[in-house]
Amino acid sequence: MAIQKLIDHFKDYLPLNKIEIEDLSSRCRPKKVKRRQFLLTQGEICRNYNFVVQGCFKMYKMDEATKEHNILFACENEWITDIGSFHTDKASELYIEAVEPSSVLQINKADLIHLYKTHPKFDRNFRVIIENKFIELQNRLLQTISSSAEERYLLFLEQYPHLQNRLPNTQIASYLGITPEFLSRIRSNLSRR
Amino acid sequence: MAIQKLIDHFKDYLPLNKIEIEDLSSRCRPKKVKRRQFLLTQGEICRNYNFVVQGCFKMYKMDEATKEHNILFACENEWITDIGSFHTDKASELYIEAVEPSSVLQINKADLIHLYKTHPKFDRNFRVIIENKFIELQNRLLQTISSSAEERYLLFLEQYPHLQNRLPNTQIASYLGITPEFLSRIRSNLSRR
DNA sequence: GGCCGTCCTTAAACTAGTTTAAGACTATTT
DNA sequence: AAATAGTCTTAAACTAGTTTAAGGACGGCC
Repeated sequence: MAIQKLIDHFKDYLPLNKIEIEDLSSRCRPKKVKRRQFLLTQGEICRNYNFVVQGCFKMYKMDEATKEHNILFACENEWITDIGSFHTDKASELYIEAVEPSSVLQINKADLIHLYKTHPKFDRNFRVIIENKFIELQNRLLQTISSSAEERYLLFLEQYPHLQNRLPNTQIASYLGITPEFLSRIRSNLSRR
Repeated sequence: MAIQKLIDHFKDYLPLNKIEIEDLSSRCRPKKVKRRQFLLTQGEICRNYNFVVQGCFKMYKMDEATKEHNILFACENEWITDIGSFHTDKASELYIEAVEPSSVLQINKADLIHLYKTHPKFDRNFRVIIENKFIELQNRLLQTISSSAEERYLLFLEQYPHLQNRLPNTQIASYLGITPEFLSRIRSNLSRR
């Protein structure tokens, strides 16, 4: 069952007791998502926290309706949502799109707030989850600011070895903030040495 | 008193009751920080959350011991800390340095954990504080990835009008991820139009 | 008052990364 | 099985941003 993956996920934090599990289960809605289908599009308000049970998603911003700028990828056992839009109820600038056939568990704001209020453990667990997301994002910003494209590519390979073969180079280039053509040059330079 | 600023700060979240205020007060250590003095240097473990009572700090990474890359600035009523290092107990890659004579309230990990355990409200409040920091950081990453240096400079002016006159251009350039010389060119191009 | 360090600007030479274009190769759809 | 759409690579022309260098301006300190 999908929900079991989520319950196991919380074992990495403060594990849930029976009451919490029941309450959580009743508030999570499973959803199948086809390749190229969206969980969020620009202009919408992000209504859900999405826990990836299977598959892989990208979250990105569109530039003048031409270029995608990937902010992050999320695979199995990761959360993906536009935290900004979710918490402020403002229209999102972002897209969340499945890059593989996927399935997620969705929880909306009212239900999440109910969980926070009823079981303080969720406050704690989501605080830690967001802390970890924050750390990830800060590292990404540091790399973006202070490394060359080639260095960033090598760091990407180190940090996400499982994504290297799962994603087309166009998507990796978009994550690195360069063109696919330049990524191609980097790759050929590296293999030549 | 410095602590009053922090108590007022929490009024933007779930306001604290008397017991919480007392417990918090007894665990916050006030500290004066001179211009150019550090709250954190690369290689250290970040032991404190710092609440800025007065002044202004920059958090940055050093590149080959030459270039500073500013990640963020924090002024009055903001928190500044290397969340990654603080929570993982790993050596930080970052520096936190006062750009003006400043004063902060410091709270260490043991005390923060005590507050989390004793008063669930702190779990909630710090979750929301970190969510907001996360949103800020994500916006910064989006801008860095998808905008030109000139666009980023204009956005910086919009978002931090109070910092424009408080910081030398070298620091702003470092935040934008460009050289001071190029910032100078951008400024002269803008004023020419 | 004079000196030193930091800061700001301008400009010329350079480099990292983009754009455009074209050909080959690989999946997906019909 | 053919058609179509997406992907990867290479290369030449280009542009955004860096480097190096030099001169002038401001503020703090002895």
